[in-house]
Amino acid sequence: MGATKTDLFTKEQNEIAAMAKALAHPARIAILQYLVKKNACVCGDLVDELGLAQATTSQHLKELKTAGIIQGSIEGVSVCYCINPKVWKQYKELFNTFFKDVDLQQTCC
Amino acid sequence: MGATKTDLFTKEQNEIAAMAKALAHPARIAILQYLVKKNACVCGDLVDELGLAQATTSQHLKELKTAGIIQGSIEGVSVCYCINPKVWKQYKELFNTFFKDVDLQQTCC
DNA sequence: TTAACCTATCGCAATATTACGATGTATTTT
DNA sequence: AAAATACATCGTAATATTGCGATAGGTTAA
Repeated sequence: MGATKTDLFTKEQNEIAAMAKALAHPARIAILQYLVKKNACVCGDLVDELGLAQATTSQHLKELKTAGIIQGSIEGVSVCYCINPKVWKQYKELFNTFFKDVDLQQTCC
Repeated sequence: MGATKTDLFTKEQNEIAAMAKALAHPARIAILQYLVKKNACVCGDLVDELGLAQATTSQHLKELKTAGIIQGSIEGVSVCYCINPKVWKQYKELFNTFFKDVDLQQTCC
């Protein structure tokens, strides 16, 4: 046991959960917020920005890259990261759809 | 090691990450979608709906309840769950703010 | 070429999550 | 009161995540 039983759920449910998982760590939220704030490629200063060890930072960056929400490209001696606008939009839309309005007047039992 | 270093991040970053964590499992997405679809209190049929063991289902429900996004109330011999509209709205707004538009024209390095 | 620099990956330890059977608890039915 | 019902909690095993030191890999500067 211990592994998520993905086969029990729909593709969409697994997809939303996977997106949420990519966001489920404050370091990754911090990275994304930083990239959005800069609205440009950020080369190198992410390790200083976060306060985590270089190896740990790299691992979080890898997860975000695997999720597709950021992209990195080698620029000389360092690597530059930026938001992948297309995937960002997908996240935005999927969460928007998920959080569509529920009847706020509903009375619970 | 192994524990998230929450002290390195802002309250908001930890909050968003915690919300995302609550959504980071397909079973919990399935539960929420089901409650939204019914738009009412759901008593009992969640275990059958999910296909997971009763103990596992109960555990996921507890996580959602701890996160505040659902509420449960005892109704006779069973427990009824429904979306907490207020918290749902908070989630919606927080994610909306987080996913505010980025300049889709940005050119990456 | 060598040294310096930056990032990725490996290996490991600590902690967290997922899953389920067994059992506990509370309410209703008989 | 006893049995039935429904959910929660406990205990445990399997797996995943988090974090970091050490090291490997690739690029630039000397």
